[in-house]
Amino acid sequence: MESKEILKQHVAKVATLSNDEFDYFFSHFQPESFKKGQVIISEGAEVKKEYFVLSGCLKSFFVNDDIKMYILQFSMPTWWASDYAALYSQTRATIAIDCISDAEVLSLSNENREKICHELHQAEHFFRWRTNKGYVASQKRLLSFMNNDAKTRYEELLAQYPALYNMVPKHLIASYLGVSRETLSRLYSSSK
Amino acid sequence: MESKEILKQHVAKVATLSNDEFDYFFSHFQPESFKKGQVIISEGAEVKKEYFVLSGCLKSFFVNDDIKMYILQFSMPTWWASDYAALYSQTRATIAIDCISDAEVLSLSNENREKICHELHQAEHFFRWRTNKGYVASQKRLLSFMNNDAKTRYEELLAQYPALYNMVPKHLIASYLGVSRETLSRLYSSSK
DNA sequence: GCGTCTAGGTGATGTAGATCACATTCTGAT
DNA sequence: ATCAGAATGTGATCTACATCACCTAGACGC
Repeated sequence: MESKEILKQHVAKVATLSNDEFDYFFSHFQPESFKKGQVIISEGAEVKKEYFVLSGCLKSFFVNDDIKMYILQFSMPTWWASDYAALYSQTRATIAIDCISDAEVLSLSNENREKICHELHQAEHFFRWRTNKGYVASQKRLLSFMNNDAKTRYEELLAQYPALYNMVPKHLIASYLGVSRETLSRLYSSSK
Repeated sequence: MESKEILKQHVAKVATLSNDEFDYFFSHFQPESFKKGQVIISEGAEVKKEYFVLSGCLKSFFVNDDIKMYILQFSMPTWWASDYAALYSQTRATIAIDCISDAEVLSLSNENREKICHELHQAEHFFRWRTNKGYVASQKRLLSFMNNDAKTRYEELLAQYPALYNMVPKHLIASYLGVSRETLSRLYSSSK
């Protein structure tokens, strides 16, 4: 399916746009391709865009002073990714994004998002919905972190994204779960 | 300051509404008062509204099968609270909300929110902004959970909300930090 | 006044998971 | 084909924090 059609179906789930309106909406996006390992947003950089994933897989992550990495999100097709804190408040990136595999995305600049949100009520509606979904997911993950041990979180993740297990190196899964790669290794040798 | 004025100033920070428009916006809210300890949303209940805090302090929390409580958010004046997962998808509450102190709030039903978002583009804009802010805060908290130990999180919390220390019982602060009350007690006997 | 209840402090002990150390693939570049 | 560097597994130790047990000080009713 063509990239325009993918985005169209994604948006149509919550917003009502005529074909002309969608064409206009779509004209604010820009297709971009990245190679496996390529960095899209690096820590400390200016953040100007957000990204809608068409194919491949991105990761959003934070690296602390001890060079330990924590993954906030794996972004699969039809997911969005950016450092939203930096993007909205025009500060430097604290969260980095790069490509786990080759990836096709549609990028949308901060100005263009605000422009189409201003011009099209339904665009604003769509982005409210999308952000709300992210908010709810983030809260759920926070709760899981507080409530569950590593093994439970691991099983939760596999139940939700069975594809990740084969697609993503194990040490990245560990970084997402917030455990060391050694602990993760012991977890699934014990559970299967 | 009158409740209407509090909300007006809060909304005006991001949305441009004429006086008439704001009056209309405001007419969808309902003032409510609660006593200390009173439950606003209980687990398993239907969630029909969200709440804008005018005075006092609410807590949003989750209780697991072992009766352990985890606090997601303390809601101070001009903050919003609800179980947004349940509110948006019309499912039963998994997150409960009650009052740490006597509280005055403005409640907004799910239907009324969607109604004014539909009728007033600027209302939609406001709620997009507010949800984005919550999303960013939630991500930040998630990162802090993954990256920092209990003591660091405790100091972070005090730095951000010095008022909480005297306003809120210590065991609730422990539930927010995700540590046992015993550990919290040892933390601040060691740090001050 | 007295009893009961909740908040809070503190010691002793148990445990999930981190860290360190080293071995074993696997992958990619030359 | 060869070599270097990633990715992974596994044992030994260490540590932050939970849990349990008990104690004290206020708060609130009767």
